[in-house]
Amino acid sequence: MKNNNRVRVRFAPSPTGHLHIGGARTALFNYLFARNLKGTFILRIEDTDRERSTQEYTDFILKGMEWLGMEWDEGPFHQTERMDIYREHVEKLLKEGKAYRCYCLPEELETRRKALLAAGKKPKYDGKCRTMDSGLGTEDQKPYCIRFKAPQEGNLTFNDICRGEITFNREELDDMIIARTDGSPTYNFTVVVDDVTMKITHVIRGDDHLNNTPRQIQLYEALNYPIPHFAHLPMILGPDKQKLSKRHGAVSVIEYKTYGFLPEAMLNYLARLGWSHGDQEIFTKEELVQFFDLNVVGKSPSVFDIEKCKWVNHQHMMKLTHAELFHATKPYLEEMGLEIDLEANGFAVKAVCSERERAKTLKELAEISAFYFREEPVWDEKAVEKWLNDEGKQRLNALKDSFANLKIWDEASIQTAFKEIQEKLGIKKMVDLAQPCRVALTGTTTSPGIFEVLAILGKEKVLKRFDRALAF
RNA sequence: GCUCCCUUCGUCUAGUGGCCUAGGACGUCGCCCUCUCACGGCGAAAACACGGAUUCGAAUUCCGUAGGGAGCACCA
Repeated sequence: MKNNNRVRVRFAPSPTGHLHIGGARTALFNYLFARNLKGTFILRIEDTDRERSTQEYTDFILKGMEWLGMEWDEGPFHQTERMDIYREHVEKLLKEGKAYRCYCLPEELETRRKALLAAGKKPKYDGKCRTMDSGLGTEDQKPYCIRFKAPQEGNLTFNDICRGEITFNREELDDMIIARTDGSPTYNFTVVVDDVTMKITHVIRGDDHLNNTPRQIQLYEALNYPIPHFAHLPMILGPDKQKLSKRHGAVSVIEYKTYGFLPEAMLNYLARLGWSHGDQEIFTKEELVQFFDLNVVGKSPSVFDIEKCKWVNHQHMMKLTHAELFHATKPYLEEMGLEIDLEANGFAVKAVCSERERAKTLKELAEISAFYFREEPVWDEKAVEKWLNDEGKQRLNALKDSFANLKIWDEASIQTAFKEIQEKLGIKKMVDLAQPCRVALTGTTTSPGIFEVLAILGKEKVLKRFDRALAF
């Protein structure tokens, strides 16, 4: 009974594509809203379009949801398994004279639509069969679909949580088809029936559905069901302010996993698109749940900015413990063909984490810390040319001799030995000794602090790499 | 074409009639730190789409204009 006034929301994707950025954000706002108010979050797969819906896409969507950690409380329900419920409701409307059979052929409809459009009018159904249908009892052999008899009088106003009051003239709404010739129900009808039977209290969805809302409200009215609250979320656009699509790069949310984004970071970034909480930029999932408020959601569309998304990701990476960060990065190292020996974990954790300020994604982190794990570094030609010349090698040799005799191998001792050599060779700027060493160890001119790299790598590997570099 | 919606720095946003010489963040640029690259610190450039009206006072209210988006399917 306590649950009676608890909110119930749903995310209802159609499995005709991957879970994309926009869909994920819609799901997230539903999820946050439900968790914030201790309500119920339902997952519903809208697969009435059998032509385009596939099991594969359903699986992708489920995987995306799981990766982002948006666990649902009920479902996933499939509309294809609920056909009887829709049929019952169509019958009910038919019986009550609120729907009728339409014998117009698709081709006729199309030509009439075009004529209307050409005349500068809104291409709505002209209502030809509205009064023709004899109702029940006509055993007509001609194929027909079923249309909803949309009331044409007066205005229809609803209060959108994000947009405020929105008014439509009922005249604008035509008699939409609720069941196709083959008897299958159409979208606007199934959503209403589903939302009603699943006792959805708040319909939170993309604002591409804003125009569908009045027609759906008319259905609620005809069915004599309570009307839920609506919240229409602004869209997410590409950098060119056009709808996000493949040419903007990754659209499917799961792709961001392969790029090395943390799910919490994605959640964080997505939540900040159209929503804010003061000046705070970085949120844990718990904070998002705690602070989320639908009333704060903006009205205008937002552009997906991959640079900021990366920055948010970096912030979340920095919040992880060293062990957590290592385990998150390990799969990306393995993807590069690098076997990380568990025995060497102490070394590996330090190695990976030594680069954490330098990487915005786990993948980047794997790439720049890979040199620790390779037998031989990948040589950067320019770096080798510049720093492993005769002079550089001479310095390297001196370092090598000194390091070979070092008893204690830690950052402090290494640094002392290093400074001694620098002084002995009369090298004024440390960079002139550090860079040959760095290139010899990493193959490149950029890395964590040289003493840190030296210490992490260990004496044996260091000397081996020096030899290799000296052989150039 | 018709209907509905939207409009603050390049981008995400704060702002609900005086606290706004419009705040924060990403990005950009400069300086500092410095063994490289980062991180970090400091600083800079950068916006109320336009025009009216209401008001002592408007980013904030109202009306137009312009621009953008969505819908108008036997797709969802």
